[in-house]
Amino acid sequence: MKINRATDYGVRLMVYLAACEGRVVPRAEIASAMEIPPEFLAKIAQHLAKAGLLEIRQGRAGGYRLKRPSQEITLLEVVEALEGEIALNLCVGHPESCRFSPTCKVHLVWEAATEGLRDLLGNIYLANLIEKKAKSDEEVG
Amino acid sequence: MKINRATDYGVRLMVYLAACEGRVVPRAEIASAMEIPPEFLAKIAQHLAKAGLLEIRQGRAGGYRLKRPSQEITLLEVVEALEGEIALNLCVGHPESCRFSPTCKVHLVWEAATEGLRDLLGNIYLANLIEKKAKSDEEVG
DNA sequence: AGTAACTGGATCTTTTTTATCTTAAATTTT
DNA sequence: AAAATTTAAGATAAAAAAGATCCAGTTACT
Ligand code: SF4
Ligand code: SF4
Repeated sequence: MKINRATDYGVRLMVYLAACEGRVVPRAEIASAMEIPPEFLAKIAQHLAKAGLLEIRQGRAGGYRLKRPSQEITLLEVVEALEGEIALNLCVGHPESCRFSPTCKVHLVWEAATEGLRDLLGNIYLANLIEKKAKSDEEVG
Repeated sequence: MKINRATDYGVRLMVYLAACEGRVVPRAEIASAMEIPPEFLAKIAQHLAKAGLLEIRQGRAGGYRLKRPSQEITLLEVVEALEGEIALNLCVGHPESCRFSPTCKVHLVWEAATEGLRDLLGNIYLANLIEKKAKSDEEVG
């Protein structure tokens, strides 16, 4: 009933990149700042890259960067890239996995709950999740 | 991000009992009707009994029975009896587990999502989940 | 007493999660 | 071109959780 550690790490990564505004950020920096085991972070980034959410630059000044603007990437996309499509029970999205599903009222509840959750996450964008720095920086200037 | 098999089994058990209207139902009957491994069902029932959701009758005509009316037991209670309090991420309910939680906006999202889910499940009662039989299909013909 | 039914703890297997290691490839700098 | 730096990709491994089963013991009906 919980997301994986990898998923949380992935979200941290994406939010961090969103805050970096298109800069190519080396893995070691992210790993250290977000407290993610570096090798594990590599795996997670690879998944997210395959899902088209971030871009990997290899070589000497390599690192990671968002592939799309942070205003256009939802939390749902990030989570589902790492967990697969969200489903709160086996039978959600796979009614054939349980022979009771055609008449099971609980099935409908799990489907509704899943949809509710996906809706919520689908309406939150990385841009909404960046920790704004102290106002003095931008507004008072 | 999914409930356990044990939790689904537990819900099946509770809904089945709700449909049995206070009768003491032997484990074997439930196991067979709901397709649950009997020994595993025993363990699940023991948990639910400790949580005060059902009553176990030992001895010769033993079995299980709801402890409270099905109109008063929510799905949330059943699920949380088996999974512990629902939390979609580690940091939900345990902000101290992550040093970012005080400023992390994602944290707030997971808390909101968790609350939404608990709300939904908390408003569904076992009585709502019983498959109503057609008028006289108990006796075929 | 005899039998049917569940308990409670231990055990066991499988799967999933989390993490790391290793060899290779890519890119920049020299 | 060579060297230095950084990630790729697949294999591996350790740890934890899930799923299931076993068995000696207890309870209650007849
Ligand atoms: S909720 Fe109903 S349909 Fe889904 S797995 Fe459980 S019993 Fe089957
Ligand atoms: S959501 Fe934020 S607070 Fe919660 S674990 Fe992830 S980083 Fe930490």
